[in-house]
Amino acid sequence: MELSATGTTRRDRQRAATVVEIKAAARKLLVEGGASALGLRAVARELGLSAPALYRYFASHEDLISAVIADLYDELTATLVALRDGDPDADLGEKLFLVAGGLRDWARAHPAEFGLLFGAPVPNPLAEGHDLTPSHQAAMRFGAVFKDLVAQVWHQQPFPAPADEQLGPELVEQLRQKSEYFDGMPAGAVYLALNYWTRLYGLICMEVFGQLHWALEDAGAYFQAQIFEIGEALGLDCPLPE
Amino acid sequence: MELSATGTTRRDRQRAATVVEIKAAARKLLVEGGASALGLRAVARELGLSAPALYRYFASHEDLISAVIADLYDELTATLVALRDGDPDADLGEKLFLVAGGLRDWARAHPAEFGLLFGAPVPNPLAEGHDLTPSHQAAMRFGAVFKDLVAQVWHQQPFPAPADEQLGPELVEQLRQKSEYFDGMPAGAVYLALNYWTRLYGLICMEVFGQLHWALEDAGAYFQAQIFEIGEALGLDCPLPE
DNA sequence: CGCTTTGGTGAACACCGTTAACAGTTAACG
DNA sequence: CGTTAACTGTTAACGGTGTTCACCAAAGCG
Repeated sequence: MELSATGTTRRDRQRAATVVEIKAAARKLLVEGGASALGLRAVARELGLSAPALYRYFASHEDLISAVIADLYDELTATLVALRDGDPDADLGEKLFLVAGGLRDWARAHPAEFGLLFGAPVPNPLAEGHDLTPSHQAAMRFGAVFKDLVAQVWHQQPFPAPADEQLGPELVEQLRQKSEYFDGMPAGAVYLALNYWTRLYGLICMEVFGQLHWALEDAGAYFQAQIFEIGEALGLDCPLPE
Repeated sequence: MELSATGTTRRDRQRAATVVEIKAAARKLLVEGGASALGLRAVARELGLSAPALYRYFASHEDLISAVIADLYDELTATLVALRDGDPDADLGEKLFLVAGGLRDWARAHPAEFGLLFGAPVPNPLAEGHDLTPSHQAAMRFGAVFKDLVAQVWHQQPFPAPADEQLGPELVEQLRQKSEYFDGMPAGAVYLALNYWTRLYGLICMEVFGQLHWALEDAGAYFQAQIFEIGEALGLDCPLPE
């Protein structure tokens, strides 16, 4: 088994190229026709292949979609990281606002992709090897962008967090288990970090899924106000709108 | 064309009964096998009919699902109304907590149904006759349960709402358009009502869709803390946990 | 009674995900 | 080098889906 300088044979490289071709075609169909257009046969048709040929690269239709999801997570993560590191003069608070707004912008620009990532229920989150799934790991890398930023904000200038007595022992117990993951933040601070994420998620989901149209035709101003409100809870100074 | 005492012919009554049967079968399949089990042929098989027979009652598979969604909204609304009116001694704040918790309980007990109602993007919310859709009207009746409660809380004891200057003119303009729907509440109060709903929605969606498992294995305590926090913003006195 | 409407059927179409059997190309190995 | 195995693609087929069509029996109604 002779290996080239890159450690891969020629076939391996061609195979990898085909894999990215397949995922690109799937991505194109997803953008153009929504999640329902992501058929296995449609993907094959897109690149002039027969449907069974795709089974040489993905074990099933679900596996293909899962791979696309992982790629989308990584792409979204890269977008947010670029936003976070784009302005070297921005302080942590500004970075947090940039990233939150960037997530909303991405979701609005790619509603089908966003729905694929966050809209559908996670299949079986308590299966055995679920943590090893590529899409799950990509999701964790994505979430870490927010987690890291909030943790940095905390370690730079601890924000006033609710006391353990206000949260109740049961909740404090669960939050404390995540203290290590949150770089040693106490329960109250982890609570606020979770609060940041759940509210951000809820806002964007409602807007992208059209669940807010009855109340607001343009949710942008409401989103800004909410993000500022959440930021204040993290001790960030938020400019008043206008 | 002779009409019976009820204003319907015998055929009409039998037809209506069949419609109910169809939706009941669809509901059963939904509960047992999730949203993907809601096949048109599967429903027909469930009641010993041929697939084309269903087209005498629903114009398409999508129409059938839409009818099921409307029924689910009504069922959920009835559950919440029963909770709201169940305890005659409960004040408005307690009713609000009961209804919020009832929504979470229903979502956890019927995850497939909840996903059908709130998980998938609303198809085309800006189509012409979309507001006349039965499922949309049922969704509005559902939302009105929360809207009415918050409005009653406001009119009984106005809670401290953010001033217009804090929200910005653009947002205030949009909120004021909904003032009439919210029984004359000012922009700041409508903002808090929206805040209540978006946070409640986000919390339950994340929990039911398994998007919170990485942080909390049992989101109950976190939900309670959040609901109390939101209730405080509405001037309700919330008992500390434990 | 005759006629129309209604509710059902089976056949068929086009699509889907998936598997099996097969053929051509390419890499690996004695 | 030749042989052999692995890889990559094909077509055919199975069972499934939503949907349409032509047809038929029964119910309702003048």
